[in-house]
Amino acid sequence: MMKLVTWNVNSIRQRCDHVLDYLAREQPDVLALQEIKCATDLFPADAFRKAGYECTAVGQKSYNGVAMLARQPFTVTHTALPGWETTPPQARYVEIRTGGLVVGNLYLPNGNSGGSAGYDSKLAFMEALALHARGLLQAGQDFVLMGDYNVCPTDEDCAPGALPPTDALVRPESRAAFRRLLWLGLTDALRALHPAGRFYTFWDYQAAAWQRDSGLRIDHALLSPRVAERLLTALPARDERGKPQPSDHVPLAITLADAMA
DNA sequence: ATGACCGGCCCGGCCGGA
Repeated sequence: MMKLVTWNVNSIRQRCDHVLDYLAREQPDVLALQEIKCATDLFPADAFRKAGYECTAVGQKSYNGVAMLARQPFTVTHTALPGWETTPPQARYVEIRTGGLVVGNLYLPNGNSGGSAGYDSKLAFMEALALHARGLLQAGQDFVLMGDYNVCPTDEDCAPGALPPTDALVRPESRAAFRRLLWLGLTDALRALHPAGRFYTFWDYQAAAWQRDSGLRIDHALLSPRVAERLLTALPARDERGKPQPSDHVPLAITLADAMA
């Protein structure tokens, strides 16, 4: 069995102990982190190495930043999303190969800041991601694309009144771009196992969102066809949000059966 | 009910987040 987890930690330096606790308790094979919010050399790799994980971080001062932790050796296949460039650069993608899988870790632009250019950049990221996924499919590669997509795919993924209909997370163009990923043949792991119901991964720090369960499902794991056949479980770790000094996102964990020989 | 928070930056409020 293989366990893969995605978690937007909203600063790894603030959340290092939470992550170490999670690793000790849940023993994931791969952990994809987003919003580490530090330069690469400030990523606390030593702490994770002591816990039995090799790391690679693609950092950036103050904003964004992604990192991968894995128990087995891995190779880094990309440190940026092919076909998506900005000036200055933004650390929003890292990809590794481990355990017979390519695992892409993404932090999609929110799309609410920077006016129409900011929103266009979000759509451009999604278009580049679709092209990249298509290439992996054509190469016959088994893969998982997991991370903070900053998209609520349907109304059921958004608590009533949590966002106005004009918000970049729920706009029709954002949802259409997410559906295009599914139309390539990718499987939304959570919905494959739980077709209906509330499975939020984010609750805003503001307006008592957690206490009111005013959440969003915006963190996702998309699976290539053969990987989807191996899917056993998919669930957000809701309890993380109730802990002291939590991230506003919780981990989303999936487990896969071993591949057929 | 985005009124209500949080983190980085580097000490004073502002930017970005979703």
